[in-house]
Amino acid sequence: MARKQGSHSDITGPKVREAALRLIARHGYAAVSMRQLAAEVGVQAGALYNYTPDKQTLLYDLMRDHLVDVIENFDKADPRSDAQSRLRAFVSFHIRYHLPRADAVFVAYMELRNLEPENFAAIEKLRRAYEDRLEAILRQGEAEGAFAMKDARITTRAIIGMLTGFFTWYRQEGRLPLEEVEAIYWDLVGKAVAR
Amino acid sequence: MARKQGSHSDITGPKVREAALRLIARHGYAAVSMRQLAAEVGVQAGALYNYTPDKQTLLYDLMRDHLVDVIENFDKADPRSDAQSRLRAFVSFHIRYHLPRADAVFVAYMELRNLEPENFAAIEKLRRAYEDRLEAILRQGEAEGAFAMKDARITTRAIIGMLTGFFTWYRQEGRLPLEEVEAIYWDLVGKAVAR
DNA sequence: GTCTATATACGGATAGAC
DNA sequence: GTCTATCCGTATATAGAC
Repeated sequence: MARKQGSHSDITGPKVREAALRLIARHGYAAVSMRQLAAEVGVQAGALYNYTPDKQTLLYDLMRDHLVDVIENFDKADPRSDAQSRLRAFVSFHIRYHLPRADAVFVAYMELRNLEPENFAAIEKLRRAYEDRLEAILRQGEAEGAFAMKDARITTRAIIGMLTGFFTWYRQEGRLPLEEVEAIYWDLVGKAVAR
Repeated sequence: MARKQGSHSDITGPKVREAALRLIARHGYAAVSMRQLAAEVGVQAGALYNYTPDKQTLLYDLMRDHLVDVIENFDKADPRSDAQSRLRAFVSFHIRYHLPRADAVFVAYMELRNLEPENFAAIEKLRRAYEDRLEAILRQGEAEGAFAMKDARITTRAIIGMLTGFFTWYRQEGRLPLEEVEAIYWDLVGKAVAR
């Protein structure tokens, strides 16, 4: 039976995070009120402060946890072999990991402006760490003679922009199966850096 | 001598638009107050309502005018010849036109969520019109046998994402001269769609 | 852990004087 | 066209009861 009051820490905690991601992705951090979030979760606004000291920290935690997970899971997926295989794995991982996490991707990407300076610096460091993994693959490919490009850093950004743009611009897309999206992007990326 | 009161329609109008683009690009539409905008312009909040009926219309007008200008200027720059030349011209135009207009690009790209439904539909139509120009070039290239790709629509989005990502993510970049940025992106795009 | 109630500040927008 | 003053709604965050 549904209780109207009482302790629900283990249930409410995840619900707060899920609802926050969904609402912020849809409306933007500044446009979502704590009251609105509370209503979505099914509690009163005051109860949210059992789960975060303030709204800013909630945003920061969502973004940080997402990026930490991305990096951690990429490192597990990285074959650490030749550059061609690693780049293929990067593209595959990026698409497969992000596609079911569109809200988190969107928030981590669009809400940088709303982070306070210290939080911004920390998030940028994480984002940079992920980008650096791609850049290292591209440079390995150059050294191996497998890839050729004018500027590895800009190419890194271009590839990430290309891959991520799909999820941020066209979140409603469902017409293509995952395998096809992956094949299309791998075709583009592989050719773009080919010798 | 600076007047503290009086008519400044021709001066204040552009200042409102410039300040709004700058502030919204930096902090986000929802986070910028009319009072803050007025302070940036150097007037009181009430005076802004001589230039826009409300905040939402101001955002819509900024986005619409930007996109209309983009399309109009691209159509002037389009050589309307072979697909290879047209794609080259598209990349060049896109970079050269957007680079000095980073605030407008950023706003038109990031603030879609904050448009009311009718305004959103109108802006999406304009964005789509620009994308369709690139897609037409890609399809022409396929027909001419100059390009090969798995899916022209997704490739269109990927290219625009790649190109635009540069301005949205890394607005502080100044290390590379325009010609070099253009060359790097043309290299990537040209190779990605090559046969 | 959640509730109700509230302190305190700021938001968009308008009225009327100059 | 801009100003000052203000209406009225909503914001974040906290206090204290249960």
